[in-house]
Amino acid sequence: MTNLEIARLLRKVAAAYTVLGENFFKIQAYEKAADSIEHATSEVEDLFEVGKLDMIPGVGEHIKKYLAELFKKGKVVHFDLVMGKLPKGMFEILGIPGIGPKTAYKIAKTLGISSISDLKDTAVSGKLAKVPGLGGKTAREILKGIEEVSRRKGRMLLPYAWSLANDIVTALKKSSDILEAYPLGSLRRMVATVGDIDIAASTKNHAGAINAFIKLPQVERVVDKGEHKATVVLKNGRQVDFMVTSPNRFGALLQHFTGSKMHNIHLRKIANEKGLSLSEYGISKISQVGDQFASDFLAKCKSEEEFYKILGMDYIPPELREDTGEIEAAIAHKLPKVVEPEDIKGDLHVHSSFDIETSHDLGENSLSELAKHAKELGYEYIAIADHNPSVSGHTPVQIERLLVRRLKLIEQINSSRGIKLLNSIEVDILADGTLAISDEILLGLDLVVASVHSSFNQNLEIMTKRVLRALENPNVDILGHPTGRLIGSREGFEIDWDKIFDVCKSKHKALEINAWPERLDLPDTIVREAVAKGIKLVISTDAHATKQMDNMRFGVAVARRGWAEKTDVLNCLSWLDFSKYFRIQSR
DNA sequence: GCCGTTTTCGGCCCGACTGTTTTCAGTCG
Repeated sequence: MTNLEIARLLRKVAAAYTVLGENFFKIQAYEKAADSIEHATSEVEDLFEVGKLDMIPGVGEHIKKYLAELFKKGKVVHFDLVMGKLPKGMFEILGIPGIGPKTAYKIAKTLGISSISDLKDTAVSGKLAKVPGLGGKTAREILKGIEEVSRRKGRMLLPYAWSLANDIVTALKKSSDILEAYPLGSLRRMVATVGDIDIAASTKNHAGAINAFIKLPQVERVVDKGEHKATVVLKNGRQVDFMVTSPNRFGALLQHFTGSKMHNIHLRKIANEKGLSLSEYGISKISQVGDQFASDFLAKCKSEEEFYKILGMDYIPPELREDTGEIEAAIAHKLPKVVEPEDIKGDLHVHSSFDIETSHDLGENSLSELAKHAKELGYEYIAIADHNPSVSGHTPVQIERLLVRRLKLIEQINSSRGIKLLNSIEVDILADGTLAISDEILLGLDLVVASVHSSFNQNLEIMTKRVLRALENPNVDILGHPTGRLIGSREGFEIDWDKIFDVCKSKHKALEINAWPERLDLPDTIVREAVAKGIKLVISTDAHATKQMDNMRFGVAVARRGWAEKTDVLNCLSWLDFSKYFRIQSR
C-alpha cells in the first residue's frame, strides 16, 4: 500500500469522525498523521516491516496498531466500523476541491450518490443546488472542482517544477516592480516531488507586480486576479499561484507559505508559549487584560532570519523545515551547516558517448565535450562512469582492450584541458552479488561505481547479501543509486540499511546520492540516517548528456534535506584531497 | 489520538475566503 493510499484512508476516517462529531483534536491527530505519511520519503509499509513506524511523527500507539492491522490483514476493523456508519458515497467525493467532510455527507445523504460521475450529473441537472445549505454558486464550484480533479496529473518531479518556477522567477525579476521573488511550499523545500507551484514576490507596487505576472509569455489564461494574489494557467496546463507583499513583511510571507505545515504548527506552539502569535503578516504579541485578549503587532519581518530570531532560534534553511528535529536544533544553535552547491568540486557519475560496446544507454557527448562542460561548472574532476560492456558478448580481453582505448583519450584530455577525467566505470552488481567485470580489470580503474540494474524483486535478505557482497569487493568505491527507485514507477528495493552502513563504514565505501530527476536516490530520509552514522556520501548526476550535469543542484538538495554537511560529501574535496582519499595515481 | 527539559494529564496553529445566512459554518492553505 502506498503512502498516498494510506494517507487517503486516514483522511477518510478523519472525515467520518468529523461528521460524527468526534473530538476535534482526535480528528486533527488523524489528519496530522495523514499529512505526515503522505510527505514521508520512505514507504511507510517498509518502515512497518523493519519496525520503524515510530519514525513517523504524529503516528502514536493507536494509529500504529491500526496500520499494523492494515498491512497484515489488508483492512482495519475499527476504521470499517466508523466509516460504515455513514453513506459510502461521501468518501468517494471527498477529494474534490470545495467538498469537505460535512458537505460530502450532506450531498451523499440527500441525493444518495455513489460516485463522482453521479455527483456531476446532479450538479448539471440542478439537483445539487437544491440541497439545503448549498446553492447555485456552490454547485458551479463543485463542477469546476470535478474538472480539476480529472485534469490533475499528480505531483511533478522536483527538477521539472523547479525549472518551470525558475523560468517564471527569472522573467519576473526583469520587471521594475518586482524586488525579490521565490518559489514557495514543497518546491522551496526541494522535496523530491512537488504538488503546486506557488511563487511569492516583494513589491512596492502591488498592482504593477500582479500585472507583470499575468502578462508573462508563459501564461495561457488568468484564472483569478486580486490585489494580493493571482492565479494563472500556463500554456503547458500547469496552474501557478502568485502572491505579493510589501518588502517589510516579505520574510513573514515567505516563511508562512514555505511550510512545511508540521514545521509551522510546531513554531506556532513555541510562539504561543512565549505569548506570541504567528501569521503570514508577521509576529504579534498576545496580551491578556482580565478575560480580554488583545494582540499587538510586534514585527512584520522583512526577512526570514528576523522571523526565526524573534522566536529565539537560528535561521533554518528551507530544506530542513519538516519538523524532524530542526526546530530543537535551531534553538540549541546546533543546526548542521548543510552542503552548498558551490561546495561541489566534481561529478563522479557521468556517461560518455565513447562506445565500449554497451548494448544500450550510451551518453550523448564525447569525453572532450564533457570535460569542457565540467570546467564551465567550475569542477576540478569528473569520473567517466560508462556502463560495462554486455558481459555475455565479450571476453575479458576484449573488455580490457576497449577500456585501454578509452583510457588513451582520457589521458590526452587530462594533459590538455586543465581538468581531471577519472577512468571509471559503472559496473552491474549481478543477482548473486558478483560484479559484471573481473577484478583484474576493475583494479586498473581510478574509481568504480557499482549499481544494481536487474533482479529488483529479490527479498530483503537476498538483496542485502547481494549488495554487501559487492561492497566487500576491494575494487568497489561507490554504491550507485542505492535503492534503485524510480519515482512514480518503481519502489526502491528492500534492503537492511544498518548492515549496508556497517560495511560502508568498515570498508570505506561511499553511498551515492544520484541526482537523476526520477531517482533522487538515496532518498533524503536515508541520507539523514547515513550522515548520523558517519557514512561518506558522493553526489553525482548520472548525466548522459552535458546538460544533465546541471542536475547537480537537485542532488545537493537531497543531501541538504538529509542534513549532510560539506565534510560528509567526498566530491566536496579538492582534487588533491580527493585523489589521496581514493588513492588515485596521478596520470 | 498525540505528545512531553515546565506536563504521562491536559493541552493541542492561524487567518482568509466564500456562500448562504441573517451571524456563521465549512473549506482551504
